[in-house]
Amino acid sequence: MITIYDIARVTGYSPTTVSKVFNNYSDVSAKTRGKILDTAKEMGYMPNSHARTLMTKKSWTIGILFNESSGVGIRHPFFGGVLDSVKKTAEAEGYDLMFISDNIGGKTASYLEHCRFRSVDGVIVMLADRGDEGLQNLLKSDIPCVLLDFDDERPGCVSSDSIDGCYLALKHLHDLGHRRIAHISGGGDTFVGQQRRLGYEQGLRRLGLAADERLIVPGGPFFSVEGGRQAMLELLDLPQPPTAVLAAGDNLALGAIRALEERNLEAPRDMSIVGFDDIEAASLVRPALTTIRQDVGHMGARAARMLIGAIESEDMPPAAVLPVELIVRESCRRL
Amino acid sequence: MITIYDIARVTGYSPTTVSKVFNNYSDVSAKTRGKILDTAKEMGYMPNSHARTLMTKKSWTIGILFNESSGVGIRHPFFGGVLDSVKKTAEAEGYDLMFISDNIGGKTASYLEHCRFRSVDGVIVMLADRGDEGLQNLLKSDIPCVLLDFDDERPGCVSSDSIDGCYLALKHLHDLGHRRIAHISGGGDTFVGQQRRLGYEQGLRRLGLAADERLIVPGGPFFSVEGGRQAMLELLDLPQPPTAVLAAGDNLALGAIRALEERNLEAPRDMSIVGFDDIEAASLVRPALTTIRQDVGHMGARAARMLIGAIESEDMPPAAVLPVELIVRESCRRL
DNA sequence: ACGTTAGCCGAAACCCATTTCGAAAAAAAG
DNA sequence: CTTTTTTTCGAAATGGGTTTCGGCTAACGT
Repeated sequence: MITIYDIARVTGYSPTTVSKVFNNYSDVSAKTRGKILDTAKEMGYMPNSHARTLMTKKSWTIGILFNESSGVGIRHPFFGGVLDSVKKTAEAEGYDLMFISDNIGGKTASYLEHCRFRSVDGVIVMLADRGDEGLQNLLKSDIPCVLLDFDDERPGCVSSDSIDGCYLALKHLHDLGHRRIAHISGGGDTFVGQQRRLGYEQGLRRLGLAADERLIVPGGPFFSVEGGRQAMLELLDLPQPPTAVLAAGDNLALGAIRALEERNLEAPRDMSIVGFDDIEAASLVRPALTTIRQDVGHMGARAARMLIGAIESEDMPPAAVLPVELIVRESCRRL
Repeated sequence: MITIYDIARVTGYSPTTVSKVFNNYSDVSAKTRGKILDTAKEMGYMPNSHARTLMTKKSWTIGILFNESSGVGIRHPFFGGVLDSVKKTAEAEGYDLMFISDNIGGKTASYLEHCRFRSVDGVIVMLADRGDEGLQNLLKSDIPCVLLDFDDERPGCVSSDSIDGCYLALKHLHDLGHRRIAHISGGGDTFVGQQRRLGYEQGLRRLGLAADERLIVPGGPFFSVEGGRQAMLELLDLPQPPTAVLAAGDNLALGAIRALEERNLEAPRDMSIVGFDDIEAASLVRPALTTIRQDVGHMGARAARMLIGAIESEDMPPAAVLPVELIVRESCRRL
């Protein structure tokens, strides 16, 4: 490996001067600069990030944290999209991404310890288990953290506008003549689960529709197809079933459609369904799912920019709630 | 930040001794060990990975490389699954994951330079563009690299058994009475695209079926739904269309089904379809897709273990070709 | 001709750990 | 009670950079 000492030796200057060249110090003459730069390129010099970090306390590394306890993890298509845009945005600003886990060298460690060990400049929490003590300790630390779908007021949180999304969905159904609209809710302990349920309730009120407790059925903690199936079955067994369903996630909606098929019913003929997320499968399925699209690309980019802002200004920007969009496809019909 | 010097000061021992404790040197008495360990825990000591790496030349970091030029990237569900298992396996062995990009500090750099800059111990190339010169230079370097779906003979390559997968699919169709089976092929410059086409051709021969050049239609470079749709349309326009299609990817298969719908045809009634990959949507779609499942979890774990083996033994294990599995669902019928 | 000033450059300290090797102390051998 | 061996410890060098601060030279002003 070529070091600044090698370049110093070859050019006849001191390591100090070589270092200064790469750090754009002004007290180096143009001639010296040129000679050092030339030989550096010639010798294939590449700085050593570890040595640099050791000195500057800045690693140019952003930690990516998945609180895996929920068991969902990176697999969910939502995260692939977010991660992709986080990566692109961060890289453009000179930061690299590293996964933060709960162990170091194969031995259990806290997230905070891991962050300190690797001296990451900040962390993006993509999937947060609100009850996790390790996560809470990290948030209490001085390490800047941006969280996805964790809160809509706490500084450093980025979320999609679930409230508005639910309203858009309900409005759409209402416009189609539906008045009895059920909700298959997501995991009650997740922020989006809570938020979408809240959005459903507020949306009903705003549209002047009566609320009916029995029309809210939990679809299990994991936003899974199977959970949606079960919930739809319950709804169909109601004395007075709904004519439409707003599911808290596309997988739940897909499960609901599955349940309909089992009962020899069909969407949208017998039941209108709206999902949430717009995962890839939503447009592939028949009937194609009408759903609320989260802009994952925007979300990742925003999270990355927020974090970098916090890292470089020592001040965490306020929470961002991103707009969502109604994607009308085939799973709803006019009554 | 607490350093070994702080602990040395407090305990009265030298930094050397403190370091030795954490590195399990035998020349430290049990008493000393205990005292140092205690105060370390008390003070919340956490080693600094950068200082350590600087000295030992080992970063305990594995680079993850997506050759994004193809435009697919992390978004594809396949990678989410692989990445997940790579992460779990690597972490269990004490390695962390960092993404390798083609820039450093916001300025363009080669993959190799990035790897040296961060001194990663090895790299897993998840999506390789065979023509990329930067990638080739990385492979020529002394940094251990494991590649997914890149080759099936080169040491350090992990791939699913496309040949066998195609045979399984063809055999299934053959068993159902199909004799005229088409192939919608994937990007010709990708390894899996080539391999699956080869598997199709060999499979036909093995089953004693006649090959017909016109039955092989390229589905475009990106394994996309739209590409599959176009290809199916072409097949339908053939004077003598096939009765079944083996698509080189599930998305292609899904696109093919879409094309059938447009012509008021239906799978499996009018055309049997087999996909490849078993992405999430495959089981969600109607008709649910009969497909060849790649074990992404196994693939990631294998890749990680192979790389770590190479890192720690200086010797790259031979290529691994992983078995695949036929998943029979609803998209094929008996003729 | 002399004091100022600005422009360039480098010595040395520092960041935090690892590792070698020698020395001191303690234990074992004689 | 020496001598030898074993334990236990630490000084110092090392890794590759950054940053402060002081020194030297050349140009400038008068």
